[in-house]
Amino acid sequence: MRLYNTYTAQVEEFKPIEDNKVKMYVCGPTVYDNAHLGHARCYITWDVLYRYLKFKGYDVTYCRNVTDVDDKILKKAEKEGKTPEEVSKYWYNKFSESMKALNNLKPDIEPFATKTLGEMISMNKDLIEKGFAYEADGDVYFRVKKFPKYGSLSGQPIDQLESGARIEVGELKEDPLDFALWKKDEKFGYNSPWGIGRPGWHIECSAMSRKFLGKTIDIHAGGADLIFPHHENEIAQSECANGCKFVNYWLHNGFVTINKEKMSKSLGNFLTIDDLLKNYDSNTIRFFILTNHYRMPVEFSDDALQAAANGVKRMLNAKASHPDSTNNIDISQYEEYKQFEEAMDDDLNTSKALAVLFDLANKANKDVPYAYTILRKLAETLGFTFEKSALSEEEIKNILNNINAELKSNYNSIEEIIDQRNSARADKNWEMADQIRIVLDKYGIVLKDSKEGTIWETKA
RNA sequence: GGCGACAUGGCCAAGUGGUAAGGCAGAAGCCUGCAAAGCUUUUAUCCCCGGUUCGAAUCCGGGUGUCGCCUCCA
Repeated sequence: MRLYNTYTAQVEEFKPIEDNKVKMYVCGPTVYDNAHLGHARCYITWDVLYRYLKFKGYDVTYCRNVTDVDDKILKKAEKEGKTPEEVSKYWYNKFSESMKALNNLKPDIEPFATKTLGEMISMNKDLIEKGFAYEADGDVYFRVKKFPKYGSLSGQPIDQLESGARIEVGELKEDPLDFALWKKDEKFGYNSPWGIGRPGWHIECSAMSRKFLGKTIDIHAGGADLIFPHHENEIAQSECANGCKFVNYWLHNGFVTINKEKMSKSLGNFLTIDDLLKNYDSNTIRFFILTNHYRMPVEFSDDALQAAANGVKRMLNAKASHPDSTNNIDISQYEEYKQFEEAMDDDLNTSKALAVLFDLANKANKDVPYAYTILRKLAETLGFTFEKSALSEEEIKNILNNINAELKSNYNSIEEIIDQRNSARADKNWEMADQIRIVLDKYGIVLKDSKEGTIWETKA
């Protein structure tokens, strides 16, 4: 398969270090607030990569960190009169719920920064010993000028970076380009050879990646806004500390925009995943994300989400074939399966892959026997779920109460209503049959008549 | 100012040299008591200008427009 590598700025054939094994690291969230649609895009994108690599037969180790030591967390803790641990734990749980609701698989490893401090400290010590870093009054900084390749990932000439860099008040850098590996913090800090302090953000990922995946890994992914300075700094730290290549493939996803602007916390123009899930299901959000190539911007709008909802409905409504007829087929031999694989192998061309799924849905509806089996397998590879959330007894009871109130009736089940309506239809009492259907529809129950009988389903 | 991305039908979006996938929306037909779902049919010459080529949405040059990174950010 081929993937676009930000480092070389081209699409490359993917070859893992070890045959059949893939070590992938994704920069995870800083847990201090609700995740928004931008985060959803990022983690859905890499979830699809993870699923697809497994689909291809790779033994994948997927590591996604949790940044639980950060200024924003401390700020929030102080404001709310809580400990930083309480804040980060609360938001980590919220984040996990959102990921689950989006049907993202859990990474194999989810390390916490605060639980990996030892690795960070030892990495900083290495860097100081080798002359790539220096201590200054309880802070530790990285000497950017000692790493000639600095700027390679982002394609920035070093002199340009220099002109933009500046030293903040209270910082003791030798050079404006230098960045912090460790920051003195006597209030919330941890013990270290340099006194009480906190790790810099960049060293966290370098350390966690090394500890859990090794010095050189196959894939490192994240949002495109992390290219500079975060990933640039990670490369500098890791390669200087380890003396070897850090990452073979750098992958970055594009942003979600709203009114043509990047959706972000600082601009305040974001929609939280929680809020979105009130109106759209996870399949819809995933479809919306996957209709675009992962490196392109995606413009959010309710119209776009509604279109996605309609599209996904069509795909998942495909007529299921009789299981017996397809139990033992080798689906990988079918043309559509190969087309899907070809599309996904081409730098995750998900919109092309979706076109294959629509083709299969159409065939399934025309009773092509293998189509549904393949459709389902491939759609699930992209993380779509065919299981409809069944209504709880409580919900059905509520719906029945509403319907009975409106019809002045006394039905005990939806099936009973359908029977009643079908008797009316048999008597050609269309008025009554239609009234029942309209009232059911009003409370979210859609009826479908066919020669085989009448079935009901929920609207969403 | 530096670096980079994008510009395809009403909307979204594939396609990177050989006469434009797919989805949504719209229209017509079939099916249906009527619907819903489904099936069939149906709507483009690809921002502008110039060049290369037998041939370009696709390559090159020049415009115009939009966006991103260069500061925390998925």
